[in-house]
Amino acid sequence: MCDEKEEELCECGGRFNRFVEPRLLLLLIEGKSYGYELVSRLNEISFPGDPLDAGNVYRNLRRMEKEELVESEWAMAKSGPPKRVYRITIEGEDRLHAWTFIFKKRKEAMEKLLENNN
Amino acid sequence: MCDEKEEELCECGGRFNRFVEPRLLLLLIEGKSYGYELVSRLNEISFPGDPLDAGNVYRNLRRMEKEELVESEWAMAKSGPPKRVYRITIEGEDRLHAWTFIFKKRKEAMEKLLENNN
DNA sequence: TTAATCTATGTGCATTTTGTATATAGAGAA
DNA sequence: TTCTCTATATACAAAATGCACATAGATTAA
Repeated sequence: MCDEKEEELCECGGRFNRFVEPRLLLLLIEGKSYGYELVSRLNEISFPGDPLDAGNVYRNLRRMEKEELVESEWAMAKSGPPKRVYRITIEGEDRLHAWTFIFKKRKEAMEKLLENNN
Repeated sequence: MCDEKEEELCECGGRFNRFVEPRLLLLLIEGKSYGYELVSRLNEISFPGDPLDAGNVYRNLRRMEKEELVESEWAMAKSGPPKRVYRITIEGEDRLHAWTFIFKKRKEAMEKLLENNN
């Protein structure tokens, strides 16, 4: 008994981790990567108790490729199964800029209001 | 002819307006309000070509009340139909703080990376 | 050499969330 | 009486997500 694992849940009610797109773009602007690695990197910068689903990431990457935000090609590794390696496109960088702008505006609006209400 | 209305579309691919919750909390921390008014205020601070759906707002408000982020009561107006007036709860304020923290972290991470990649 | 594990990508299915349209209804204006 | 504005809400389809599972190459352990 007692597999008491202090579940630290994300305080935003699990309504943040769906933001897969900007977080993937954020990682991919650093350089090429592939699904499996992106999942673990995303979960590193995620919140405990609210991990990202791998399938969700894979599906988002395929969607983003359809929308031409990223491009992919297969890379045969020396060890292990082949990886589908993604890189961000110009359109993807533009999208990330749009996200940044939006996040910034929203954050400022929040801070401004919270200043007067705390 | 020529009802040429320059459709300025949201550049984040319409993937931002789903953030109904923090935006509603943001408005409600200013004071009580009701669905119909919140819709128009949200659309004022929204992006052209990417308006918020009224039904979505109403449904989010009902969900948020279930989660005890807001409370509501009917207000019979002198004119027009009755309004369901919402106010934010302590839990709602906590949730908004969580959102602010998260937005801030994400924005900073984005800015940091974009600094080095522009 | 077989089983188990790790890496890696992906799908199936049920649930949740969203978009679009529509229903309902009071009140005021034409 | 009809039209519009205010106001809330649902029906139904489409999209996104969560969870489980399938597939498969490569490595490690028994």
